[in-house]
Amino acid sequence: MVPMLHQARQQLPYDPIEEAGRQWVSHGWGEAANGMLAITSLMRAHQIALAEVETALRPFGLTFARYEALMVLFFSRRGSLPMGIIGSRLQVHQTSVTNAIDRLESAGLVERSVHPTDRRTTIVAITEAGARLATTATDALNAQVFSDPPFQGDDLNELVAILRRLRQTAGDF
Amino acid sequence: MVPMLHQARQQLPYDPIEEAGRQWVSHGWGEAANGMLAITSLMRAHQIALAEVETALRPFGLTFARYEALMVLFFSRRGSLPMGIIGSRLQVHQTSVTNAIDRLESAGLVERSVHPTDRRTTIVAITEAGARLATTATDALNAQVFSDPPFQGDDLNELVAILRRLRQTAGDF
DNA sequence: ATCCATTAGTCGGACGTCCTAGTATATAGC
DNA sequence: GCTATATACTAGGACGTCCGACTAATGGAT
Repeated sequence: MVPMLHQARQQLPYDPIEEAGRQWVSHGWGEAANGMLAITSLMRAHQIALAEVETALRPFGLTFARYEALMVLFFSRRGSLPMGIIGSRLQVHQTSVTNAIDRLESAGLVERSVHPTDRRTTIVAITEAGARLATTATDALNAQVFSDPPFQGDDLNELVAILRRLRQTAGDF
Repeated sequence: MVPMLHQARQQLPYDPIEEAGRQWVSHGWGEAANGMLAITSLMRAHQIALAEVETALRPFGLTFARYEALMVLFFSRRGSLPMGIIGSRLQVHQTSVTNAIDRLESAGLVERSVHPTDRRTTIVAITEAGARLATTATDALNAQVFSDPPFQGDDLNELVAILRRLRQTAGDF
């Protein structure tokens, strides 16, 4: 799940990822060093970002996974979607959707029902409490995390652009 | 743990993250939209990258977490380090180190011993089998993933630079 | 010399993710 | 109409991460 980073906040005397790059080069793996650095950096950046988001959501009893599922429903026209659609929007495994919706339903934020014509399909609808929490949690998240992300200059837009190309290459859209 | 993305490989007719950005703007959260996009992109990019790495490591019975722990030991002068140092190098929680080392030890890739002068401390040493697997797995990882990362032009170096500044802002080093 | 705060590591639990397998329903082929 | 395949979802398990609590050992303060 996720991180407060109480232990990782510790400052190191050097950048451990840069150090890994030096090791790669000195072991004759120089050709792959930059790729390794990119992926390792991505892993760490993800850990940092997730920790901040989860910290902001914790007071609302939400995790980022559940928050995202809630927002997909919040943004939907009818306020309801089949399980499968939620999974494809979030780009996670079906079973992860089952898990997230289970917990949101226990909290009274969404409700399951059976599709009227296709009985295989489960329709998930956001409740009024769910919609209220969606806006409240988003306000907090925007204020505490999204409004002033830790990027200077054009890094923010550049990062989004680079990762967009990555996602496109991976076949996301 | 991690992903083969069998389900998420599915191509969507539009970029779901860009769509989220539009929703943010249309709900009056425009000021926070770019920050949301950056973090959401980071999450998805992490998922994609991790899936590729884990796929390459699976034949060796390794996960990325265990691989990283193994490499920290592989790169150490003596081939051994205290548990705590491993955690600070990898920037993960102590209990994650205990978990990873447990599994590496079960596989005969590392060995625990007690520190000679400080009996609280556990020293972890890489075995010969561990060192062999470290090089083999790295060769595979370099060949299958790190050597041709999915970036065009200068995206690779730019990404590393941007994330380095992010990590620095977060206090990593 | 003794007591107490700090440090190192482990244990158990919560959570998210994936995978495999299984059930129920829908649809296509014959 | 009946059977075979495909689809939608759930169940159970593995794994990594975090947190809180616990044990053991160290070292400083008195």
